[in-house]
Amino acid sequence: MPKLRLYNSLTREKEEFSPLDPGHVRVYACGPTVYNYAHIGNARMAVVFDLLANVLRSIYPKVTYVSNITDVDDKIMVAAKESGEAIDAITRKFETIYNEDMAALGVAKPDVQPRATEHIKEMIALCEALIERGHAYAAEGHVLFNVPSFPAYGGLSGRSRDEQIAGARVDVAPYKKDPADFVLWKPSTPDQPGWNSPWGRGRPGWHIECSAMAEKHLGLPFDIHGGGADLKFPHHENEIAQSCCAHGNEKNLSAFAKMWVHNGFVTVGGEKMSKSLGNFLLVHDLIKDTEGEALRMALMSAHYRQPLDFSIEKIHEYKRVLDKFYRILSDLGDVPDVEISVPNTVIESLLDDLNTPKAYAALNLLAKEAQQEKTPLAKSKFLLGGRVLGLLKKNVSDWRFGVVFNEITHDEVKAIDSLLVEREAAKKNKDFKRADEIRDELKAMGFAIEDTPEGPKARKI
RNA sequence: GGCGCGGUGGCAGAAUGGUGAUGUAGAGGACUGCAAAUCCUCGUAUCCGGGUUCGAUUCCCGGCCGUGCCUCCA
Repeated sequence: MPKLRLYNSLTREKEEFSPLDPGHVRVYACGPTVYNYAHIGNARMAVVFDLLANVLRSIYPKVTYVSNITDVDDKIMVAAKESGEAIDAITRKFETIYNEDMAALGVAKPDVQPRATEHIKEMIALCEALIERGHAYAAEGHVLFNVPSFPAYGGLSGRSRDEQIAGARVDVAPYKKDPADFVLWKPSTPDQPGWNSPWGRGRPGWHIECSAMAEKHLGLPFDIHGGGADLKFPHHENEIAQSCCAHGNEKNLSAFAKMWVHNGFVTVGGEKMSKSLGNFLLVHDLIKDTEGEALRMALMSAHYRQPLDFSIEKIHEYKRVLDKFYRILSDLGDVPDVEISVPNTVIESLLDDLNTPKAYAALNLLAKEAQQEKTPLAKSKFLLGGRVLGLLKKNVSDWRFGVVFNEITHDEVKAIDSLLVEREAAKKNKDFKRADEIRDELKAMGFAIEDTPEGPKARKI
């Protein structure tokens, strides 16, 4: 049985993954807050954990992958106020768009995609358990986690409580017993979304939702918890504090999740994407102009823990690669598939801490073999190697070749068609001068002609 | 200031204590009326200085540079 090796943020080491229950691997990854379109940083997280789930499924009989939707959050309230839309209209809308956009990237929907608002009861129960055990207290309608009650706090991010306080740049609320204490539950004004609780009408703090949803859908402890690197502190640190302390596991940070996996950031021009820099790129926009698979391939082109510097050119580069791959598959249209498992060179690369660049190298070799050998085995190895990466999932006939393909107007299609017909006639009469003129004319219009076995084709350049 | 990550060919990006993948871009050639695609060939790539070693891009120490977290954030 092949083994997966994964870098565990909690131990800061690459470890051999061994499931708590080999018959059922359980994974949780923090999903998006749905108040806007997903940017490519959100997409990187979704792609990385989709890939992890794929890899786990290729070696274990059952995998449950849970990734939540955060549909209660102050940012959503702000968005609702600005747009005048109802909160649940916004969250449902962007949840749907998120799932559509991720589907375009070949991301399968998680096995469970719980909504925070549907787990309020569980969150309240967690708060009560924490209060009972002396790890939390109620104050002025809030429930706060008392950080000094948990000496192991900070083990994930490698940050002592003192360091955290020293670096704090926010004013400490007067009702906090300790400056490091964080909110589990907070009161809502009548115009804010809220639920009845033992502490009055209120809403959850950010961190408690993932503790509640992970526990409910996976049970504790579970195998792998993941998310973006920026969630390590405070979000994941606080999840650990809540979930360990609620069940009397104050000494064992692994009592919540055994392994922690964090993906690196997407940068643009070498800097982290941020709204203030205006360098946010939305998946929704990018997939208008290219195949989502090209974006997926670009997002996997660096190791998941490294920063990924993104650019439009990078999408184009991987679009060209995928064009080549699909062209090979097109040439092998008549070659039947055979039933095999994922080729070793690819899966072994992925089992080594999801080394996607290494897997790409392996896939390129398989592509070359498929192209040259044209055998069912070579074709299937290539195809399956791509599939485990979430690539080569489309029918060749549906693949849109070319780097950019904005919508072409009806008039353009007619003009191009007549020029192509004229050029075919000119070629037949050996009037290559006229044929070349037509090539230049189309080039001036922004199209390149490719003569293929099926006849000439125009491609937007 | 505290903690962390990284610096490999034009670009992207693996790996490794001893021939430095792969992709993309570029150059030359084959093929094609021309293109495209495909095939062949090519490129003085491991930030700097010390140390350990028979041997360091890899391990250690010190620099320099870049970047991230410490506040909402994938």
